Amino acid sequence: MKLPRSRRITRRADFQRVRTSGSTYQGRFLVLGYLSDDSLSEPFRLGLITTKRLGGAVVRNRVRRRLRAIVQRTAHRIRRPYWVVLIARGAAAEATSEQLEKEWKWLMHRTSLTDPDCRPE
RNA sequence: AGGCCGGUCCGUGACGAUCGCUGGUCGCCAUGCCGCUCCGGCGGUGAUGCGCGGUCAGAGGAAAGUCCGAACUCCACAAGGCAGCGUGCCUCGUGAAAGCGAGGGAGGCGGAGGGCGCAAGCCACCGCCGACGGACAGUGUCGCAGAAAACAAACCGCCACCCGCGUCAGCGGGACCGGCAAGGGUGAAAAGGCGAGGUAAAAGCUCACCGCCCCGAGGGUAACCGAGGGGGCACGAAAAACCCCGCGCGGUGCAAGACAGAACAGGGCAAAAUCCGGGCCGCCUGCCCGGGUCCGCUUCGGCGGAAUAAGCCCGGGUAUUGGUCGCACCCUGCUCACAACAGGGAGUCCCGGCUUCGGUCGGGGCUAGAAAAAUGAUCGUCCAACCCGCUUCGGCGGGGGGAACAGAAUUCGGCUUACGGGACCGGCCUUCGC
Repeated sequence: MKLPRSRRITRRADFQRVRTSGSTYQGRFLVLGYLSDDSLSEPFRLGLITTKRLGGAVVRNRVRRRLRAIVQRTAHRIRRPYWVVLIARGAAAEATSEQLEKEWKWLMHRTSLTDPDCRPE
């Protein structure tokens, strides 16, 4: 699934709305914030947050690129229009792509972003 | 051969597959606009795009720190000064400037223990170091140790003094008043050194030599050197504490700056009492201009003025922390077209040649442009570091897994700092062979 800029969250106000009105779920490497919105024309919109706590620009770029690629591969499972914000925690800087993908699938399952019968492997 | 140090250069290895991101460009599609129309559409335009497809480009030597210098931007601007900041031996080269390079001067540290000398010290040699104007313009500072650390200073001492003993030399005790900076000890540093005279003991108190200070023939483009003469010596360190002196500097930084669109709601205090038209701004809730109105003057064309407020307070709205530009080389050929590719030009950097030092010629490299911030993710193969085994010491086989510092943010030139590995050059050390 493609992830052009238009499918990402870029406006400050959108981030704030997900934070104040949406729900969050914490994992080891990631924090998932999500907000259902049936008025969305897209299946979902994604925002990635990589704070300076992760490390320098190189580390943050790497984490962000990995997460984007993971979401690209798996996002077709999202069943309803959602605003999705992924915040990378400090441990994510050291995590492998495999670990991140596993956690992302687990988070999608726990928060019912995906269909209930689509279980993480 | 190995190790260490210094310098220069290269710098997330190469190839492929699948899936993606940002931008340019081309084609198609959709929307918009314009024209025609037999009202079905057709043609043009190429403005718009979460659209589809092709094609091309897409992180570094430091992109970093944001420390200098410039381009560019807006603001300010008679001239000078103050404050502030920067800078600091001399000459030459290079450069727009910062800076960089070469040579020289003075100074400091170390080595060897060479020459002269009784010694102090001086001379010569080799290697290294650097923010290198001024410490008699002024204010302040100098830990610990030590008696005393900058208008020097009596702890142990020395001498003199008083008492006793002794023929004398001297010895013991007292006193803590006087003289002394020679010796000891402390310290990074104890207020010139050394020898002699001198003295109660001493002291540049006096003298020679050395050092230091002043003047200085002469030499050198200059920093500076310095024959010779004079002075009994005054002047500790640090200017990277402040400071003083010379020289330089207007401020602002791409969130600069320019433009467009969109949106809303006013109220209060105070004050005053009219509308219309047009334009402008980025912040708006306004402003400006013109007309009409009123007043005065008039040479009857006009001219001048006044008011419709200014101001303050409380709110509200808009601009996506961001739209477009700034801002991301140009032209020609090939091609349906865009590219790749080829040729030419521009800018810039590097290398080399020539030079009348102004330049010029040849070759090579580079020309990314995001905005919650693209330049990637996954997999495979091969090849390095490293590990294991074998070895005829040349290598061979197996394992192994991309590793340091680090991510463009207007651009360019420097500086500084960080860094795994490789290549080359130079120096030193060790071992082996000849």
